[in-house]
Amino acid sequence: MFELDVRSRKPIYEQLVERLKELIITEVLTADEQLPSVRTLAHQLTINPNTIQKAYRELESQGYIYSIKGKGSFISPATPNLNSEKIEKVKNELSKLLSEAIYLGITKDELFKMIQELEAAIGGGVEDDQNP
Amino acid sequence: MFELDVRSRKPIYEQLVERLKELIITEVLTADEQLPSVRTLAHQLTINPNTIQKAYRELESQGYIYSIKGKGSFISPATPNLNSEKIEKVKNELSKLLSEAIYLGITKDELFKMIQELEAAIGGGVEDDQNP
Amino acid sequence: MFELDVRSRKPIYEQLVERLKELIITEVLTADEQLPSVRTLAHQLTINPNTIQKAYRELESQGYIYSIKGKGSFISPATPNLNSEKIEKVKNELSKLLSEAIYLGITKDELFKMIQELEAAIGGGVEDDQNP
Amino acid sequence: MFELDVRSRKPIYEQLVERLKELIITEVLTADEQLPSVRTLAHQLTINPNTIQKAYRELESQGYIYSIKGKGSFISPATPNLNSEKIEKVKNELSKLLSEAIYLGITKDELFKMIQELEAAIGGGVEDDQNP
DNA sequence: GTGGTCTAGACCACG
DNA sequence: GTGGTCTAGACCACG
Repeated sequence: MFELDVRSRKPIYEQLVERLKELIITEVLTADEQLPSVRTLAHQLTINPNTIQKAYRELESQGYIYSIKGKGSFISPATPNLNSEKIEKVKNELSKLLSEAIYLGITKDELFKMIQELEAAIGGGVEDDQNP
Repeated sequence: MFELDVRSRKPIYEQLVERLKELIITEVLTADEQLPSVRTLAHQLTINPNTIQKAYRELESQGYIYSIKGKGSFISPATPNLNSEKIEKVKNELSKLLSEAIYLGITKDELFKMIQELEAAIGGGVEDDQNP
Repeated sequence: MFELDVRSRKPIYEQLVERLKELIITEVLTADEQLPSVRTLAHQLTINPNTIQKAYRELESQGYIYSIKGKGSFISPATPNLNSEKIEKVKNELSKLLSEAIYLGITKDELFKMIQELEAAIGGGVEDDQNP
Repeated sequence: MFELDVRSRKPIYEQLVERLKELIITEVLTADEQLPSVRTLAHQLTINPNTIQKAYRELESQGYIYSIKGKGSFISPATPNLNSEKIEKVKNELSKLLSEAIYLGITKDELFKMIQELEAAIGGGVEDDQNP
């Protein structure tokens, strides 16, 4: 479930954050579901608990999970509360990456198809249309 | 031309790489054009020459520029080698970022529009169509 | 009456303390009124009795309620003992928070208005004036 | 300059965050001024560097300082960029604390005076009036 | 020299 | 049992 590459340039905690975001976005993990405890996951991945905690804290500050002292860590309900700052940041990153993709010869059609498929897989957090 | 943000969390050499990619993608810098020398640019930006060199090396390994010993660094012609490995990597990153965008409520239509606009601005390195 | 947020970072006993203080300050709960017993409230809120007890103990030490062994817990009369130590502590906290508010751009006028409204809502535990 | 109470219930890193905020708000530390390095401050206060780093990171995420890898940590310029979420949070805390103050018998006049003095000391981040 | 990541491990607060 | 704080100390990336 969590494939970590300890040799990667990418810090372990960032890899964890990415992977967990992915599982949340694709609704493999759903609202209020409990995550493995810091210690349990640390043991499973043979990683230091502090590193797990760092990942959980980052996810919490990004609004993807919430942690309760003495109880555990849980998936946050999907937030249609438009964090406009965060949206701007993602749009900005997208702009750069899409430009590079187009430059590398990935066609508009391929990109459109990619979006269609991703949206289908995710289920679309917010509907484009009123009548489903 | 190179606006670096010394306050940014992003390392300076990464900012340089990004900025140069942008100038190449938007064809402000064109094929076989010579880049300023490491020392010249370092002096202009009042930045350590090692930092410039690191950025140039990164751009070279990504196929955006090439260096000739004793002559200097130059912009590579577009879609240097249809590096399929690189394309896979960018698609992979795009997949993650697009998923997050959709999750945050950015609509399919907004994404389509974004792509249209970027393609128009870039002029499309490679045509969508078979007959050029 | 007691809306607890189990997802909050704030411990449940602290939420209880805050909420009870609020009810006392706004005179929803009045002097010498009896509070629900630890067990009753624990059952109502489906919370561990130890948590309720901890909240009651904290309120007692802050002078907001008093307990009689074998009888129960009761609301203390207003301005229990003009505890100057407590007043100093609150002033100290206020000083920090007001400074931050001003720094963040909240205007003096907004703050004045806030105080006016709060005082009106509370009814002013103690009069501004010397002659009651 | 930094008086820490290691026996306090308040974590050391939070005490540090508070103290540094105070120094920034009162403009003892000014924009782009460099903070002591993590190691230097750790040594001065005989505290573990990780604890200092935790405090610095918290201040960074709150927008009070910025850190550059390899360079150091610096005071952020005052941000009239209304972080509305943060403002709401501070207003909310203020509301509770002001209510308690009024309940404890601190008069409206005392509170007004407090605000006046604080604003004078700080210099008022944003002016109430157009003509200074 | 600077901040950032990570480990190993202790102790505390909450419930 | 859970997350949170803290120490001691190693090694890395940036410049």
